[in-house]
Amino acid sequence: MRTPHPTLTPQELAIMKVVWRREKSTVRDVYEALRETRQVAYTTVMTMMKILEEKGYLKKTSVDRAHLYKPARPRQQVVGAMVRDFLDRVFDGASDSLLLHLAKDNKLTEKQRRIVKQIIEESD
Amino acid sequence: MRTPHPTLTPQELAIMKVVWRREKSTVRDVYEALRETRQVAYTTVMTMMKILEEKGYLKKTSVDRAHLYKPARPRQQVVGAMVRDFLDRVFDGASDSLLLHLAKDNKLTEKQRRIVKQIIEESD
DNA sequence: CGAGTACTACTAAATAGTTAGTACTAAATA
DNA sequence: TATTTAGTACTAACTATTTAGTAGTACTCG
Repeated sequence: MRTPHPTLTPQELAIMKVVWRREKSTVRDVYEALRETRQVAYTTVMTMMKILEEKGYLKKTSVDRAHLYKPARPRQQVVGAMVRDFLDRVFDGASDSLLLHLAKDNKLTEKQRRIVKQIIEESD
Repeated sequence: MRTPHPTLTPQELAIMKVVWRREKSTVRDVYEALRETRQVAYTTVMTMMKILEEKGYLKKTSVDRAHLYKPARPRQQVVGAMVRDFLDRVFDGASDSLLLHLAKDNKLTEKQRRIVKQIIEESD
């Protein structure tokens, strides 16, 4: 049988990124933030946030009529788990290999790239 | 609507890893390699490899009665695209942030961790 | 040659992930 | 107070991903 995603799925992550940035968020807050990037229905965001609550990524409190959501886990921790998952799945846990790719990636500065290469050479 | 995975899905990756390692593979080769890790049906592997061929990740040639598959793209290129996708999706393209997580990850040696931290400090 | 074997093509279907509609409730407002 | 507004809960459904069965074909071996 198919195994569920061990960390955050793409759309779940998109929502969590908004919530982490804002600290506290209503569905409307997140809805409007997402709308700036892409077209999405209010109820879609609501459904996703409910799922995130069930999965333990969001905590819900009721304020006035609306639910107020807050992150249940810190960004660092969750993203850290995503990095580990990616590392294991793609590189069998070998950080060196990932570093090598980052070194080739032109999103690093020339200086960063040079030093990362150095790390890899030293680990042989 | 849900967007298809821009790179390789988890199970597609598992198969490609076998094919890249072996250079040339029949369905049976991959089937037996996967079997060492997990239970899977022969026809499942066949279906997945057909999909990978349609997506342009595998090239098929017929040898004797069986199909012989070879990678259509080098590992480095495909994995590189996966790294970029992950970087964009999780870190909005900020390599520094990913490096910071690798630095905290205890899969790096102490020495590697120290130097990665240095990179990050220098990029400020 | 006939039975078994190994393979493919086609088909089916379950699960995960994503998207959104509809009905209902409570508050604000005219 | 009647209507509009803003929110939720429940439900529906689609697409992607994964898994595998069945039927058919060609080859091999006794």
